Amino acid sequence: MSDVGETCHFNYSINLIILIQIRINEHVYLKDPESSKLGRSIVTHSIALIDEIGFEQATFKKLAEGIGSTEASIYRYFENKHKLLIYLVSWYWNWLEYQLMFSTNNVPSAEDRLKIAMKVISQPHTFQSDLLHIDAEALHRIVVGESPKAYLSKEVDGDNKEGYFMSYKRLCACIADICREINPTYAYPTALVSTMVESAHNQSFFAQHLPRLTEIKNGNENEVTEFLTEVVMRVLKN
Amino acid sequence: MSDVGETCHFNYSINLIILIQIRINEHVYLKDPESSKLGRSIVTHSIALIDEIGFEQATFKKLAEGIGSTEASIYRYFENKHKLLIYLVSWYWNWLEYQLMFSTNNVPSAEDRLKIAMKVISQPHTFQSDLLHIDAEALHRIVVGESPKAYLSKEVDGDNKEGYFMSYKRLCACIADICREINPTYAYPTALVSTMVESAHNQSFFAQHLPRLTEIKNGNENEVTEFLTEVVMRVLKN
DNA sequence: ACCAAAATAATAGCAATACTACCATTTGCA
DNA sequence: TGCAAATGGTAGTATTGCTATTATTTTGGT
Repeated sequence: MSDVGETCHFNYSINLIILIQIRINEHVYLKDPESSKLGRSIVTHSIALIDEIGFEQATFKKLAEGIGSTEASIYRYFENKHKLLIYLVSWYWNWLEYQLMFSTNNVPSAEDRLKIAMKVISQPHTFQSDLLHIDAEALHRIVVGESPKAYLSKEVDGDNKEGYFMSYKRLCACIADICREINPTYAYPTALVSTMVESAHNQSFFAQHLPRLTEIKNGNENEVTEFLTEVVMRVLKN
Repeated sequence: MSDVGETCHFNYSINLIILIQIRINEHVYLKDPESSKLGRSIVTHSIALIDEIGFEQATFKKLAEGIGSTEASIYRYFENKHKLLIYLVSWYWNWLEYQLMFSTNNVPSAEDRLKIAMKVISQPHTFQSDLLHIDAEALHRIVVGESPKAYLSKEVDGDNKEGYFMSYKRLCACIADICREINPTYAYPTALVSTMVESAHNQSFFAQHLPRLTEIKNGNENEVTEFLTEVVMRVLKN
């Protein structure tokens, strides 16, 4: 099998392969992990490792052992663990943005598009997601449990200047635009969307670990979607 | 000045001192920090330290240096840094609950009480807050920037079994009760409240560090309150 | 005021983490 | 074939997170 380089694959039952580039801000990595086998292996295995033992417990040493490589080699791709997390989370946001574009395409009603958006942010894996070397469900779990750590740090302003949170901002901006279509007079569309995106993760996490903080039942992601959709619709309705 | 022991003080202009106990689940600490001078010093200085350099950069060693004590002494009060964070955050939730009780007392309208609750969660320092050794504003900043780290860990289930998140749950339950009074048929009052509480922090953080994720302007906490109040009212209105 | 018990300080040490540096080997490709 | 880039292997350092031991101070009770 040849090396396809900087690509991600979506397979369809018909004989067609669509190649999608999921581009990450190049300052996040020292060397593009999509450009080599080791790089892709780092991404694949880091998702499995963080999903399994959590971000704080994960180290480049353990990751290197899992891959059969060395700490020093991983440091050639990512400056540190924090940058790796930012990379993974950015990848996730870009993937969601693609899913949103794809699944709202040719949907004329803004309300319908907003409903799709709420589903995309709360249960992305129900859309197409059989990617080559990225375990999308594990990545989703990581985002639910670890993504706030990407921006909740003292380096947030520097990281932001480097553009590390562009992917997140773009996704929120897309959905906020739909909100504006529905109600152009509402004053806080972006705040509403970022609240909904964070809530999608929180509610899913609470349902699993702190069930007294939500009525939503563990694993019932339809309920999360329903909750978010209802909130956003009521807020935007006049 | 005599040692007042396990107490917190609210001072009023009239000649009256009200003593309030802010009780934290006793498993969070090894030895009650309110029971000694050193303990209180640990709490006071840890708030200043975390506020200044952030939770990840803070260490017991740096804290000990700041106090003029030693790592080993701090370890007699808190098993580790994570437990200290849980202690501080729990203290904050208890304090908010007290503020909520106090400021909604004798307010007959549930809508009015909910509005007060939204203000309490988004700008707690506008209520009385001149405490003895706790810098409430710094603690609020810590909660905004670090509190999700208290539960976003692999130990969350164990910590929850120990009851470390009771304070948070109690506060949310109180506010959810007000929501049920306003609209007894709404299916997700607790989910709505936990979403609002987290959003209060997120929107404040975004306004300061990632302004493209919100319309709210940095420092304008009235806007956060307004945003939350509007959301919660529209969601609960029939 | 004095003694015993408790609390704290001082020091040391250890294993793990988060890197960095250096050099040897392999691989890709011109 | 040969050169450069990528990777592997090894080592080493500073810091972190924590424990243990002992010395000193503080305290509360008689």
